Amino acid sequence: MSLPHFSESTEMYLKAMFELNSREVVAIGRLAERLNVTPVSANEMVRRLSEQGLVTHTPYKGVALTEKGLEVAWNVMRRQRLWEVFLYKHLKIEWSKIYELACSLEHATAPEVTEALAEFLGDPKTCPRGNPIPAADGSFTPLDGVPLNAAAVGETVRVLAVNATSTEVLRYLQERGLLPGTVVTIVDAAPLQGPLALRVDGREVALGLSLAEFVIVKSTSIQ
Amino acid sequence: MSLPHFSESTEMYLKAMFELNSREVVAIGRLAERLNVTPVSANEMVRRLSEQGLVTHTPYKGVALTEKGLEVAWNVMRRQRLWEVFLYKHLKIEWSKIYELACSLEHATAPEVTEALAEFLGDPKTCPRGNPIPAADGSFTPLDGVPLNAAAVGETVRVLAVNATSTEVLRYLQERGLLPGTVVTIVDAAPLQGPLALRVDGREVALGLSLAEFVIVKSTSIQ
DNA sequence: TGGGATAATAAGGTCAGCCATAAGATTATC
DNA sequence: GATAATCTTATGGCTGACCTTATTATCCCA
Repeated sequence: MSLPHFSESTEMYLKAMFELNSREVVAIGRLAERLNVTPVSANEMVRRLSEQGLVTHTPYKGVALTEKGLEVAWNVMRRQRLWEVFLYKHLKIEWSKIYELACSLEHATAPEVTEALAEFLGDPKTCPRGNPIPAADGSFTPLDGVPLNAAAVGETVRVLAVNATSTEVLRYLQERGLLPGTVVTIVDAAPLQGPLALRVDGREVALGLSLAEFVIVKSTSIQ
Repeated sequence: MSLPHFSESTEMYLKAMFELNSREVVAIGRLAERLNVTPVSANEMVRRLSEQGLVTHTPYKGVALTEKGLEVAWNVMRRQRLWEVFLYKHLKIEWSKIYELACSLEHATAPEVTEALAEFLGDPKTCPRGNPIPAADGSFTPLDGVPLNAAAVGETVRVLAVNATSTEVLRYLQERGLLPGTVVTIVDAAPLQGPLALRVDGREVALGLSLAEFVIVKSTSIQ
């Protein structure tokens, strides 16, 4: 362990890259979008990150995490998701807000606190949004699921995780019952990139494709 | 409530001012020392703070918190000390380290989290270093004690709180048993600002005056 | 093969929070 | 009342992380 200290900004870039495309190349434009900065700023920052050996940048192709960068990203995510568990389970904070609140805490958390927190929480394996929590030894098992918009019409699936980060989006999905564990049937998909028609807990729900992307699901064996 | 958001630096200055001299004028030199910045930098920052109405600065006299500044300082201390309780009681982190670790967390804590944390902890009234935790309504009862170096030779006192902030100093005091609740007898005071000779838990302890300043004590009624 | 979208680079600017150095102003002390 | 210590102000500089505007390079697709 004993990674050097990285700035909040550095941690956010690395985490965003991981969340966007764990091990593959990410277009700088996507990264900039995610982080709410201009592409020019993201470009500058990527240069700084690659000088530190945290990412590799192939011009006109995109940027990817190095081993070192991946380790930092995992570490940040571990902190973030452990805090999410604490905020949700122990502080009873509203589900849609925990990502944002945990995000602030993650950058202020020393390794010592991270590990003590993990122990206090009983070494949880997933966060309340359903995402796996990287282990202390760096091991990390990605989810075995697909975005809801990639599932077939007629299929009945179970929500594994919700990958959204903005409180607004999380609240919207929560209001429609799209929480980890929920069983969802894809009733119909409107043409021309129109919304999906879903049955969630016996309720009819329409969901835009870009929102459906955030919902990671797995086919249920039965039906 | 609903204070606007202040920078980490702003919060640190206000907290330092409170810790140095709650409601009275603080020399900018002392402030600079405490915050490990040059007096020139502290001067600049004080100008910024007074422009925001958080402090009043009387040139060549010192700087004092306004009502608004005091409110922010209380708020920061509330967050800090609540985290101290959590780190110590629930995460079992070493006593001497909690101040420093809680200090990072305090600036990343939303009001919502602060209040949920307070409830989770059962609304504690003091932090593990013995200092009172400001209440959510802004009320704050200062300690009724004096620094150990101000107590009389021969007196037997009880440690109310330890006001030190550096991990190093806290560890030093901890090793000598000077924790909140401990009963201490002042055996002797060496001349020429020499160390105090103390009896702590039946043990002879020598303590320099500048360290003794951090230890807030109250006379025990008996003896 | 030519465009349109996307990406990179360059130049210059902002802002917070620090730094150093140096020159005055004030206060406290002998 | 002189002097030392402290404080204030001025000037200029730095860094990280952002911004805008503008130009150039590359990719991909029709």
